[in-house]
Amino acid sequence: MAQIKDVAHQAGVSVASVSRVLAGHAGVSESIRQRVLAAAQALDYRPDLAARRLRSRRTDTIGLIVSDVRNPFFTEISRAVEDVAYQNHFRVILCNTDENPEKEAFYLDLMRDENVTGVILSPTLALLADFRSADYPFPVVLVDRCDRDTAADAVVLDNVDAAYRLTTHLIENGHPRNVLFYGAASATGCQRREGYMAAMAAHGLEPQVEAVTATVDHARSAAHKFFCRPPHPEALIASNGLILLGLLEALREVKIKVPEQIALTGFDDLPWTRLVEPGITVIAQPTYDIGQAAIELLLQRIAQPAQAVRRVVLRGELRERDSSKKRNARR
Amino acid sequence: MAQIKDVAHQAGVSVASVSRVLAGHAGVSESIRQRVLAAAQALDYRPDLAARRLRSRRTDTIGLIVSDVRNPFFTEISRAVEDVAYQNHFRVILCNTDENPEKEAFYLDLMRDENVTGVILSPTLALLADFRSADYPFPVVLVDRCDRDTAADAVVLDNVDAAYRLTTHLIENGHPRNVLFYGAASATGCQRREGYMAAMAAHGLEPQVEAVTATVDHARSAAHKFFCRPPHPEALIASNGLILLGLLEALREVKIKVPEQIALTGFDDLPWTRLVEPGITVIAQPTYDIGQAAIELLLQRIAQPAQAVRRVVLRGELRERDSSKKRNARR
DNA sequence: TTATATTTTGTAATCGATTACAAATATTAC
DNA sequence: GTAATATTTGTAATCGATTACAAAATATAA
Repeated sequence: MAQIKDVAHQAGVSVASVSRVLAGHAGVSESIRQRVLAAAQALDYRPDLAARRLRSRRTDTIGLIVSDVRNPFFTEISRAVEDVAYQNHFRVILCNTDENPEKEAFYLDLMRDENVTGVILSPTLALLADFRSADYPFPVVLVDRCDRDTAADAVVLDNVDAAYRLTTHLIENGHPRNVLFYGAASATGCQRREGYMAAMAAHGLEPQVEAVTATVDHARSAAHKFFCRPPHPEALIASNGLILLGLLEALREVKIKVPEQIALTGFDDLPWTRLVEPGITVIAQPTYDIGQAAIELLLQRIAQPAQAVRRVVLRGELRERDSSKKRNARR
Repeated sequence: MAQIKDVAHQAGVSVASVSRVLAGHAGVSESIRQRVLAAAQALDYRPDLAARRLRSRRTDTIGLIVSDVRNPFFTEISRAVEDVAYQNHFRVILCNTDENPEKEAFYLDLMRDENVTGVILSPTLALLADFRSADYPFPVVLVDRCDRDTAADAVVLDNVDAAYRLTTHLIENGHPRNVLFYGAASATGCQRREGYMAAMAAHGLEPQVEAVTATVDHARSAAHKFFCRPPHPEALIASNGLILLGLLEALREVKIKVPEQIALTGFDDLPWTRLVEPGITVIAQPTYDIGQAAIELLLQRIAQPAQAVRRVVLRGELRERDSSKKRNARR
């Protein structure tokens, strides 16, 4: 494996010149430039990244910490982050916390050890509580989850607004008695709950919420239990795609028909929501855009460490399908 | 940030002793051991990974190169790889090739630059052609794709067998005139084609195959065109989950009813395949297991660089659903 | 007790780049 | 043509660990 001194020797210059040429620094003559480039090419020289990182104290690596990359929302985020990262010559280290604050802390420590250039984080509720990016030795951009007063860069959906619109849609379509199943362990779930409450209040309706763990299995069993004690509501709202799937499975188990007996809606426009019969009305999140905005914000922050804290808020899109079809007021 | 000499000073020992204690090497007295541990704790010492990697020439990093992490098959693989990797104190660098040999080559070069300890790779057809792990400066384990004579560790599904069984299932359920839509750009697709051909031949039937690019959109438009020129076959087989989804969408567009007018089957037991009406008959792949087996094989290879090349072959499971319901022979 | 083998500990070289600083060279001003 | 300045180049220090080797301490054998 050729190293810098071999290139220097081959080109008949000093190692400093080689380094300068390869780093693209100014102030090096064209003749040396050419000789170095030729030599590097000839020897198939590749700089040793460990050595470079030790001396330069930069790793050009960014950490991506999410709850589970298998959640389609985060799958898409990951892809967006990697696309933009690699375009900018950064590596990505991917970590799954499973909403476990200990794993989260472990990975944040790991990020420090790796001396990453920055981190994109979807924090647990516990960590978000008094999160300040200033507490970390690297820039952090929050993604998907963020409180109103969090002192950190963030890219999020306007959850309150989206839940408000989804709930209003149900009410206006003749489903005033509806129930929200929300993931209580994430800030996102709580904000969607907030929007739901606001919409219900605005229409003078009694809200009803069920806190669940945001997994398909838990949502299904919780909903199953829920349906064992009538009366049944007129509509359901799921605060994310996993819960939505769990609800649908539970409805099938107890043979409650959508939309005849109950309307079903939720967040995340996953492929299956438009394939099932009836199609499910959802709030579509611009997931790739969210990931892209997050990494771009992080790169900006890296370039401008002192710039003011920024928040990017994206709007969800209501996709009306048959699962929330209009219905005449009952009774 | 405390460094090793600070710990050494605090503990009143040499840096060598600190390094030895922290690396867990034998031949260090219990008294020094304790003092070092206490000092490291007190100073919250974390070794600098760049320095360690430069000197030790080990990175404890593994590369995962797949076509697209958004393909649910690879999503699950990624998660399995990361789980096992982190349990063994390895980092994971994730790369998406989009089936593009140039991106693939770029990332393999990157892996060399990063001096990774090993790589898990789902190769493009082009790369697989004469792939030999001996050509790379790091151990490589292939995943999902591998030819019969490839000289490399690999973890794959028994594709020929699975396609054979799926095809036979269709034939035995009264669907002799069936068509395979397969991803021609991957070894997996080609092997599934092979199993399909074998099953058709075994029953003296005329095979019919359509090569497509393995994306939802392309499969949909290819199928759409296909259905514009009758006669229509009795059944369809998709060589993976993306193509399967594309076929279903096309069938809906041209309003061909499943299973009344046509049977639909394929690979990959994705959530939606059992949610749609009718449920889709599929070959379920043990995806998490495949990923887990791959990383475990890689770790073995790292520990035993000279061991014989191994291949792990897993069996797919046929999940019969209503989309391939039994039908009396026509005519 | 002394000589030898063994274990423990410390000193200093090393990994392979980047970069501060000094030296050499070229340019400009007078 | 000389002095002052700007530019280019090279030498050597540096990043922070690991580890080869030497030295010191301890254990074992005679």
